Amino acid sequence: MMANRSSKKSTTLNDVAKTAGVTSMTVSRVVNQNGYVSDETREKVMRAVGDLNYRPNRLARGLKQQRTDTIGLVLGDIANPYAAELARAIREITSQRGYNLFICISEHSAKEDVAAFDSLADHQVDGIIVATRSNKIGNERLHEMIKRGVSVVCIGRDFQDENADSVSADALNGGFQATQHLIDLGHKKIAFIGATLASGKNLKRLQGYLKALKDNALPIEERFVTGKTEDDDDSPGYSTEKLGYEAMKRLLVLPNRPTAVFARNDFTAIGAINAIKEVGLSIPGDISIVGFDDIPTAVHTSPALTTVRQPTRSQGSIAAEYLLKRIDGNQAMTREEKILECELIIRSSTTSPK
Amino acid sequence: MMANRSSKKSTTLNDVAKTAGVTSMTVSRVVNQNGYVSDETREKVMRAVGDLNYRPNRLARGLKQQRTDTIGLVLGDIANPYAAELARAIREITSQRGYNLFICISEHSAKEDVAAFDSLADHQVDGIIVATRSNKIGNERLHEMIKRGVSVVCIGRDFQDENADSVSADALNGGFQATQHLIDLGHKKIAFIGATLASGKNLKRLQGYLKALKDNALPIEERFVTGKTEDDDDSPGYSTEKLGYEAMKRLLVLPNRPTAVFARNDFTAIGAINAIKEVGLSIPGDISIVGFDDIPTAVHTSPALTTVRQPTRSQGSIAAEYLLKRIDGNQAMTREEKILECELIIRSSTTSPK
DNA sequence: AAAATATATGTTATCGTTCACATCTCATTT
DNA sequence: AAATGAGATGTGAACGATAACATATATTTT
Repeated sequence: MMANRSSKKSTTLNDVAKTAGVTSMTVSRVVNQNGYVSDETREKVMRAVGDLNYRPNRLARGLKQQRTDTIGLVLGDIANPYAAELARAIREITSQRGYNLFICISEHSAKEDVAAFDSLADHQVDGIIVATRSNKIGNERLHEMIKRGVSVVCIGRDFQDENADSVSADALNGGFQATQHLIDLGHKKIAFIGATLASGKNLKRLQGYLKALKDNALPIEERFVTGKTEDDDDSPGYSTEKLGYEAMKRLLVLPNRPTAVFARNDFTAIGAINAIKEVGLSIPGDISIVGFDDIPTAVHTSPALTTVRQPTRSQGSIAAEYLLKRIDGNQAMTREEKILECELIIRSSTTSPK
Repeated sequence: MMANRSSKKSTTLNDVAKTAGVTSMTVSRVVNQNGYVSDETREKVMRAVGDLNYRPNRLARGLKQQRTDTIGLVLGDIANPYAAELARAIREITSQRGYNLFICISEHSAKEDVAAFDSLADHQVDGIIVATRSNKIGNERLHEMIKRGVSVVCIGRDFQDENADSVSADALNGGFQATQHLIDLGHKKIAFIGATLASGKNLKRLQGYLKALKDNALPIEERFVTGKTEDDDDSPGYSTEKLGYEAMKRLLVLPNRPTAVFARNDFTAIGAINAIKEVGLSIPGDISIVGFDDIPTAVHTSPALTTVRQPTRSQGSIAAEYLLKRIDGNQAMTREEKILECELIIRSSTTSPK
């Protein structure tokens, strides 16, 4: 009977060595281009490598060398253009430096977050970049892994560890700017969509919103802060549009309803826009809307969405640089923490209240 | 001096064994839950595992077992919602069956395609799902890998191998439907954006367009088929919007210009829309537009985009099923080839010509 | 010409696990 | 009571590659 999995076992260094009439060590030298090998032998070996179609087994190499030249990236929602841009920026740097990049997705559930970490760490990646939202068990596992010696850099994640770097956008200030913009336009009744006062303790965007209200001596009304309760089981990407839609519906029936809305992200904002249009109100005439992220769609909504842009590309490349430095570093490193500024992009979804 | 890479070496089976006062083999039995172990010993071992924070090294395990319970996914442009949806569908199935999913990105360049294949194969993944556009050297490498025993399934890629399965959407018919729709509306001068007659030999969407013209006895005008020449170095995602914009600009200055346009994908279509609006023409009044893919943004363009939807989710899950069957299969398999139907989504960007 | 060095290759042990096999104990069968 | 076999653990080799060391020849230095 045949073997079940892969019928042909792959050719090994030894197979090549035998065909070339040398030792596996010599073949290894040829393949890795280090150590002394005579031109004649090299050629023989190369020919054998070609004939047998040899490819080195990275598991074996990794096991022996205690490094895999591979780094892992944990993304939440891959459908989010922000995540895509991040991945692209990171990959540019890592691949240029000879590292493979493996991406794991955890659709914003804490359990999958941990699963992704474990999967990557167990595969002995040289380092991990984490770009998922913070959660308790995930953070615990990260601390553990770091203690075991795994290099970790976080992007936009609320996570503190002496031995891990962090890169993020100043979402607090971003949220502040968005809200301040609405206040400057003359709005006094400004709602927040995407979290509740209780659930949003760690949501910087919400905190920025609250700070702006406070700084301008506007009252914080609990009924104006709406969204789902559970932070951990955030639904991914385009489905948050539904969330925004539903939240807006709730706001619309409120007595003395808000004249402006700041949504935690553009998907949510788009959902809100749809809800507003559905009841026949106009944007920004009746209600102004600000989003967050500046996804590509934001230009194409009608009206075009005023939103907050975070420097995605830089976050990715800086995180990658930090990680590589950490991996190559031969002395103890101190925690790096970089916070990048957000930028308010004013389009057509905001104006002064009537 | 300290070691450079990771200072602390991870705890191994042997470390655990020593602490628990047993052999590594016994620990292995406990960890993998197979073979006989007394309750007493199991508990001792478990405690040691917990105390030492032991995690199995998958490199070593993979090396010994000749399988890694990991499958690889090669994606072109990750920023494309289609790719994201595909990844999600695949992951759902693979993770549920106990496989890790590692994603590699190759931004549609043939060289990176090969690099991704190699990277995954060298890491001894149990199988690979390829969802990048077809290209010569990539296909050659795939054939090689399959010969070496790697399980491969392709999605929407023009690739023939007796020992690899294939899943795709019927883009030919999709392109046909899109064009037929325009013809049914009464259009006679219909352009195609996204490829040239010369470069699009393998582009099914274009072929469907041509077929529709032919079937309806409409002339094929070379000047109406425009796009970039080189297929291999396709620019990723949102930047194809620029391509659509530029192509449309070219079409607009043509004498006796087209009254309708079929764009190879929605990004291209959006670019075209912008170009048309810019010169003050109206859609669909002056020019009708059909896209392809039905990305989420398609609902939010103004006017909402008529487009062709491909069954992304099914493609992903079917591909995953095929691959797992291939991996687990213990006899020779015959090539599976599934072609799924596309669906025309009629929105507001198409109407009869004036 | 002897010593030192560079070049070219081979040998052995090891990375962390697990497979195949060997042992040993103790309860059950006949 | 001897034979049988399930339960519990250990031993040694192997997966494929490479680091460290050893050996051997060729070339240069003094």
